[in-house]
Amino acid sequence: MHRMAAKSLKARGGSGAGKRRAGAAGTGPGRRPTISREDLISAALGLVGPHRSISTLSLREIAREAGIAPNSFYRHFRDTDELAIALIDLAGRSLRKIIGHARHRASAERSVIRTSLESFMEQLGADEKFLHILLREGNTGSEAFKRAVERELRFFEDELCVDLVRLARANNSPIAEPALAAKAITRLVFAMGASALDLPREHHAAILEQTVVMLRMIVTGAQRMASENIAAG
Amino acid sequence: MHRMAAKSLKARGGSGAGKRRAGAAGTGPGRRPTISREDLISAALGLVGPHRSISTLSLREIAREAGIAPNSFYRHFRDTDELAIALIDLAGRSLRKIIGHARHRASAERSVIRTSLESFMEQLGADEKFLHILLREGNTGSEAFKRAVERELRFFEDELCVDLVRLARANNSPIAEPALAAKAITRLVFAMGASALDLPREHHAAILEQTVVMLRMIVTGAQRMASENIAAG
DNA sequence: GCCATTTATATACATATGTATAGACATGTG
DNA sequence: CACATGTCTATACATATGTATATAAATGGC
Repeated sequence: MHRMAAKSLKARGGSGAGKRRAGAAGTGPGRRPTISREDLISAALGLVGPHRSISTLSLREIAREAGIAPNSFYRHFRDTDELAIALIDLAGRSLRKIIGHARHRASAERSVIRTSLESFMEQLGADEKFLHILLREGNTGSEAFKRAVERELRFFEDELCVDLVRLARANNSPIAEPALAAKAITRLVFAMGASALDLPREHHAAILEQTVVMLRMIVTGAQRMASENIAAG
Repeated sequence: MHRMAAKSLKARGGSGAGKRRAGAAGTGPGRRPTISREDLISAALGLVGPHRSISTLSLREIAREAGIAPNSFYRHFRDTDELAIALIDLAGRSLRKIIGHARHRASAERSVIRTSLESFMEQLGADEKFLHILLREGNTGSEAFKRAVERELRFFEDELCVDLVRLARANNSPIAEPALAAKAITRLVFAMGASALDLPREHHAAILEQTVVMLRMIVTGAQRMASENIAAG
């Protein structure tokens, strides 16, 4: 992906790419595909790690890892950036599902937040590649890639904002600026998660507790600010 | 820097590198260096940007940018990772100086934090490359590189913690867990700064205000939690 | 000027990259 | 079976990379 960012800024129109996509599998004459987009994404996932950012993967090494000739790559993705963006989408979807389950399991006052955070940390410790990439690769890469990451963060902020508003109402304890509080929480959790990635597993529980305290500060502060606003208004 | 991370993990001992360093300039026979470490760092700075992470720069393109033959690079740095680490050190030092000045200029209650944040945002808007790199490149790269970035973050946390404790005492308004509050603030400011990088300059004032509100939540919450602890204790 | 030293360059090597073109292979349909 | 189609591979090309070796160039001391 060298110079890939500069390339991806030259818009070429997506029409040709759509037509050449390997999408007619199973519905007519022609060889069946032996490899899918998902196989290529898995190959890329097998290559990224703490010291290999997705933006440093070359098309040829992904193809090699997937067991295909380099030129076959183009039948599935326009370039490696497109694969990276597809991967971020998948990662966000996966994490959203996990956090969604955690939200359903929560029942007590602050437990939505705590159980979400616990699920998050579990995934972190489970060596869940999707989550690792989301946490690590948010700030570099092509414009489109960064937008994809930002979009995932926004999903979490929006969901958390809804939760905060609902909790405030349920407890008759309003909070100031729920959208900002949600944004602060989300960004902080992602930052703490990214730091935790480089620490041994034994430290994860401590990071979780630290993060819980931080989140409590934000929520408590937002509640206090709301009651000050009411008193002042 | 392809595979540079894997290379940097194979410790080779720094002794040889120290001996071969271009350090005897001006004190004996021998050609004078025509280029310095700082020139190479400046060349690298000229190449990084929103879509070119430092970890993607090759030795040859840095040398080209600096106007030297590739092999001369080795007289100044062992490899590109060593340059990257030196750059992070420089960036941290530069930012620490700027924030230090802001701290000296502050006089009122919360103004240490606000003026520091304003200085931070000014630097952001001034296209200060050092700051951009610190914000963007914290989570990928070699172990040594990530440690260098983490070290810079720690410096800011420690300074802010001192400020928070001092403010709490001056106002007779204790705060709970000042170290955690400082960590939350630092991580959040860096995350918000990184997001701001990809937005037009007109949005920076809005991001600053959002960040101020978030920081107020944390401080207010920490104060509330401290008074609750006192009440419970 | 000669010499030792230090720095920089040129050249070479092996290997890696993305992409284009031509051909091979696998599949379903008539 | 022949054919059209869709997918994959092999080969080629131009260019890029990091690093090794030999040589050139610049400098100060004698």
